[in-house]
Amino acid sequence: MGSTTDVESIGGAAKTTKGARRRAEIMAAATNLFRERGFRATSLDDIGRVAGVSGPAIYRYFKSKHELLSVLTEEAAITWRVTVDDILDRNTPALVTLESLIDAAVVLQLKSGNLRIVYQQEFRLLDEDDRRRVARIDRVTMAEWVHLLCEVRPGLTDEEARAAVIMVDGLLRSVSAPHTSMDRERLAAVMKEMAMGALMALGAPRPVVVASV
Amino acid sequence: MGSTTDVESIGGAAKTTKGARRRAEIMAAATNLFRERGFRATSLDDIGRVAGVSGPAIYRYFKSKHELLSVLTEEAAITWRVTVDDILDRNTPALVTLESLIDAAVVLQLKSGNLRIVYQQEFRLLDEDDRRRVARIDRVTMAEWVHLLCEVRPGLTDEEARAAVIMVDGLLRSVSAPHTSMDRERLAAVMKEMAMGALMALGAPRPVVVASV
DNA sequence: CCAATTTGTTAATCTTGATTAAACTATAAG
DNA sequence: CTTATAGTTTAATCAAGATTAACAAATTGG
Repeated sequence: MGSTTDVESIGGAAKTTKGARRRAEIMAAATNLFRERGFRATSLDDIGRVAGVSGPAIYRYFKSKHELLSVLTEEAAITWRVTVDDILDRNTPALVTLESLIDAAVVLQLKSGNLRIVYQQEFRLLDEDDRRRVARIDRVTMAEWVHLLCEVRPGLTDEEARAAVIMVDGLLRSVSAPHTSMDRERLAAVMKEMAMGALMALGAPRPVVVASV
Repeated sequence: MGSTTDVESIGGAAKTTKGARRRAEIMAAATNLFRERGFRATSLDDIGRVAGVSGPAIYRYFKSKHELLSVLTEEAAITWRVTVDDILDRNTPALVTLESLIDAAVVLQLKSGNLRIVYQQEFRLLDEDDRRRVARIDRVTMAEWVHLLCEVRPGLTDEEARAAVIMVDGLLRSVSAPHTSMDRERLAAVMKEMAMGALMALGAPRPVVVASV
C-alpha cells in the first residue's frame, strides 16, 4: 500500500500529493465548522466552500459526510493514544510520567483544541460500529491513566481515579486559546498548574500552603 | 409574579396547572434527548413521543423548536445565576464563599447535569438575540467568580482568573453521575476536592504535602 | 347542557441538504 | 496527440423533519 503519497488515505481516495493536500483541507475545514456549528448544522456545501471546492466534490475523498466525521474522531483518538503510549514507554517514575502526560495534553489541546472538542461533542453521532472502534482506542488510554494515577495517589479506588481522569480531561478541554488574550506560555502554565493541582488534591490531606505569593 | 400556576411560562402557553405539567414534561424530554443526541438530531416527534404527546402538539407550548432550546438554555443560565447571587449575598469570607460556590456547582451538576450540558453544547445554535440575552446573564456570573477568585488568589490577573473559572467549570461539567458506580456522596467529595485543588494550586508555590494517606 | 376556548390529532406543505447522475476539464502515460 | 483517469461541476433525486392547516376531543364558565 505504500507509495509516493504524502498522507496515506485512511479510507478514501487521495493517491496523489495534491489529492492528499485537498483531503487535508477538507478535514481542516470540517473540523473548524463542526466545532463552530456542530456536525448536523454544517452542510457539505459549507465545508466545500471553506475548503475551496464546491459541494459534492467531497465525495471523491470521503464515502459520506458521516465517514468524514468518523475519520476525524478516529484521528483524534489515535493521536492521543499514540502520545500517551509514547510517554509511557519512557518508563519514568510515576509522578514524572503523570506530569509529562499533562504537559502533552496541554500542548495537544492548544494545538488541536478544535479537533478534540469535535471529538467530544460529536462522538454520540457516530453509528454503533464507529463508536465501538473509537471507544476501544479510548478505553486503553483511559486504563493507562487510571493505573498511573492510582500509583501516584494510592488510596484511590479505580472508580475514583476514572472520574478524576474524566474531570481533568474536561478541565483541559474547556480551554480554547482564541478565547483569551493571555499568551500561550502563560496559558499553558495555568492549565498545567490546575490539572496537577486537581489531581494532587485528591484523597490527600488538605495540602498546607507554606506561603502565598 | 406568583399565581395558581405551577411553572410560570417564560414565553409560551400553559395557563392551567395541567398545561404547566405538560409543558414541564416536554422540557424534560427535550433536555434528555438534546443531551443524548443533540438539538439537530432530535426531532419534535421524538420529543413528543417521550413526553407522551405526539409531534406538533408541542407548538401549543412553544412557538418553535428553537424557542424550546432558548427557554432551556435561559433556564440553565438563570438557575446558576440565582444560585451564585444567593451565595454571594451571605457575605462570608472570600475563601468560604468560594467553597460554597463549588459546593453549589457540584450539587447542581449532580442534579441537573443534563441541562447544564445541553446549555454548553447547544448554546452555539441559538440565534443572535437569544445568545446575547443568555450571554449577558452569564457575564455577570462570571464576573463575580473572577472577582472572588482574585481575592482568594491575589497575584492572578483577571485573564488568568477567567481562564481558571472556565476550566473549573469544565472540570465539573464533565461529570455525569450515571457514568460511575460511585455513590453520590463520594463523587461529590471527589468533585469538590479536585475543583478546590485546581483553584488553590493556581499561582501558589507548589503546595507541600505533609503526608500522604 | 351549550358555546367558547384549550389541547390534540393527523394530513398536508415546504425547505434544507445529503447523495447521485451526467457531463466536463486537466493531466499524465504512451 | 490521444486516451484513461483523477477531480470537479452543475443539475437532478429523495428523505427527513419543521411548520401549518384542517379538524376533533375535552374542558370550562354559565
